[in-house]
Amino acid sequence: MRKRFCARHGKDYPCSCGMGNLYRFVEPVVLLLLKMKGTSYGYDLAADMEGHALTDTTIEKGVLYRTLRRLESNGNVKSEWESEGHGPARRIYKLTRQGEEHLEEWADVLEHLSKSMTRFVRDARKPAGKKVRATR
Amino acid sequence: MRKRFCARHGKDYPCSCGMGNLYRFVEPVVLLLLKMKGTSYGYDLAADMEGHALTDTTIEKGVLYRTLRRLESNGNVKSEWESEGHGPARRIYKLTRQGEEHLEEWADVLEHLSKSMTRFVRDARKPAGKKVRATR
DNA sequence: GCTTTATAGGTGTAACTCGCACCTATAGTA
DNA sequence: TACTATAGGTGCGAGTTACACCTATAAAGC
Repeated sequence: MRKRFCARHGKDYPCSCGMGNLYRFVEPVVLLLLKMKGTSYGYDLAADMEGHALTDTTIEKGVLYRTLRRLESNGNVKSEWESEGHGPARRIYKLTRQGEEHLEEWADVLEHLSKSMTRFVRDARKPAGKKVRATR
Repeated sequence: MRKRFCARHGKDYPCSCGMGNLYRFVEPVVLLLLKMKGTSYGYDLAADMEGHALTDTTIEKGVLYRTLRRLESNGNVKSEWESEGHGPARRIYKLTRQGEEHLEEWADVLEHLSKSMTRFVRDARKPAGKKVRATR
C-alpha cells in the first residue's frame, strides 16, 4: 500500500483517521446496493457507491472489482455476462441467498460497531474525567 | 497477516465481518484511555482495552506496543521509563497537546462513521425496496 | 476513414498492516 | 531453585490497499 494520504495530516504521516476505502467497508456497501438494485455491475456500482459509502473517501475501482470477484468466489453473489445493448459487455451481478444472509450479518456487526463508536465519541468529548493514576 | 479467523464463517473464508483489531481502532482507544487515565503504560492499557474496544475481538499485544511507538513518533504521546516500584520497568505514556487534538479529530471521524453505519443498518433491514433495473 | 470520448472490466506491484509465535528481563513467591 | 506475574518487546509470512496502467467496445465528431 502506498503511503495513505490523510486529508487532515498530509502525507508522510502514517495516520488512518482519513479511513481509506478498506474492503471491510466496500464489501457491505456492495451487498447493500445489490439488494436495493436487484442486479447491477461494477461500473454502475462505482457510481452509486459515493452516495452510500460509509466513509467519505472516493471508492477505488481496483478494490471494487476485486471485492466483487471475492464475493463471487465465496458464493455471496453470482454473475453473468450481458453483451446486448451498446458499449462493452457488462458482468451483471446478483445477490445469492447466502449473500442476503451475509448482508444481515454485516448489519448486526455494524450496528454493534456503531453503538461502540457513539459511546467512544461521548467519552472522548467528556471534559477529561478524574485522572486516575495507573494502578498496579 | 495470517488468515483472519471469523467466528461466523470459520477459517479459509476471507471475510472480515469479525473485524480484527486493526490499528485504526486500536489507535483511538489508546488515545481515549490515556486521556481518561492521565498516564498509563502498555501492559496496563492492554487490560483496559477490553472494556473500551470498539470491536469485541481481544486486543493483540504486538499491535498495541507498535501503536504506542507510532503515536510517539508522530508526537501524539510522549513516554519515559519508570523504574521505581516492584517488577520490571514500565514505559509511562502521556498524551501531548497534539495527541489531545488528534483524539478530537478521531471523535469527529468516528461520529460521522457511526451515523453512516446506522443509516446502513436501517437500509439493509428495509424489506428489499423496489428493484430498479440497472440503468445506463 | 480516423480520432476522441464514454463506457466497461480488469491487472501489477510496492508499501504497508496484522496476527501469531516467540523472546528477554525483573521481582516476588513456593 | 523453579515458578508465576509483570513488562516490553521483535520477526515474519500472509493479506490488503492505493495507484498506475492496460485492453476493449460503441458512439460521436471531424
